[in-house]
Amino acid sequence: MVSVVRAGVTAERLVQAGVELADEVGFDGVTVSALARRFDVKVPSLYSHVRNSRDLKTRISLYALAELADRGAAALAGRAGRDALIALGTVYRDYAREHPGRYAAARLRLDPQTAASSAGPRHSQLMRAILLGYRLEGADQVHAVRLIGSTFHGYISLELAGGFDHSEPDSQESWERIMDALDALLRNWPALSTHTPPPEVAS
Amino acid sequence: MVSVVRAGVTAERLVQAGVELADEVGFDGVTVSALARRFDVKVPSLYSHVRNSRDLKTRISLYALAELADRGAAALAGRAGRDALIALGTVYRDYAREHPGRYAAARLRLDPQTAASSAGPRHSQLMRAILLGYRLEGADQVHAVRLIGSTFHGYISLELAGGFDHSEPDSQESWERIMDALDALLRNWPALSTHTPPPEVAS
DNA sequence: CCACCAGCCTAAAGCATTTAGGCAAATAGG
DNA sequence: CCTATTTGCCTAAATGCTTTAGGCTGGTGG
Repeated sequence: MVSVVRAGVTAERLVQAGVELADEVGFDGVTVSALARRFDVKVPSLYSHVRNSRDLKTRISLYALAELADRGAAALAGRAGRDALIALGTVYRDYAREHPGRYAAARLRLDPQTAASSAGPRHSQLMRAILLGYRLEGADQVHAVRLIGSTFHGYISLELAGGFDHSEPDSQESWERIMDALDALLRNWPALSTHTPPPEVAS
Repeated sequence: MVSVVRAGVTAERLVQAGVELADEVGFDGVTVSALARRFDVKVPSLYSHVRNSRDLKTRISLYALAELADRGAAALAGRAGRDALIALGTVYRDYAREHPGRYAAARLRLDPQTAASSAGPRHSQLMRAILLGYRLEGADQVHAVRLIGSTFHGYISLELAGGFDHSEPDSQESWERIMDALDALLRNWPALSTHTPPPEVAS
């Protein structure tokens, strides 16, 4: 007999459902109550599987971080330089557009403990691998990782917020030009600021 | 005689208090209830001054956007090229570090109507002014605005989230190098890509 | 067979939002 | 100056999410 009296909630299924819910209603809409409704179970029942709301969101975040790192690693296989840069950027961007809730989840601020054991470090690793292809190492590599991370995240964040919606040219074109620009920049990474003299005011 | 029976709440004072509260407890912590406590008034009383919670946050966002645009405009006065770029970026970054709640407020997604009449367009205007100094116009200018906006916002967002906290070199150094890099890039903005189309990223 | 435990439940408290309706102080008009 | 209206704040109450405490039950191991 199929048990009707047990709903079969587990932490894993909560996370899975939470991930899907996030993409439907936004990461902020992922609530213990909403998940209880989805499992047709009373709210307090979930507290035996998950410590609290924060814990739930953390798990969803870890899931998204890992999934995204997997996709990034897959996209980077066999690529280097410009191809690799564009591939990774496109993975992030496509993930954010396909799964906005998961992308938002991946950006949840984790406590240092959790962050260290998350897939976060794998993301940095992917970027560093790309930069080796540009012969960037040491401090320059760190700066470049931060630039790329900032630009990827910033662009995706603004695009997702609709910042580029009602203006020409369309966002796809800007994205491609920005990838070009980053590639050009990395191929010719400026040395320590020699403090170029202020540009002459041309007549 | 000082009236003891009227607390003297107005929409303006609510916004002002909300702005300060945002910097203290984060923009998400700005709640009608918290403001009522701050004014020592019952919660429903605020609903005669503000339509609802969303309305309150929108007003705070508009305040922050305008304040930030004012600072940007002031910083740009008399500057061009690299100096202007760094000045504007630093205004954003300093504002975010001084007033994290206001910065978060400024990033609230407004409906198109409100956005159009906000100080948002002034921000784009500032960036376009800088790019004229780099001889960037037309579509290239739009792409560059988006790049700069993305990089500024992305860097500040990651820095604020503590993403650069526990690693060398420190964030200030990266910021300076990234400003250098952006300046170099704008001085030598790449023409339309003649590269072979980017390889398809795994389906 | 039975005792335990895992999985779900009800009850209840805390806090935020929001609407409805009331009273009294401030103010404007005659 | 006095009244009538408006304004500012109030109580009451519904809704929704979080979280803790404690109880019932059915499947499982001894």
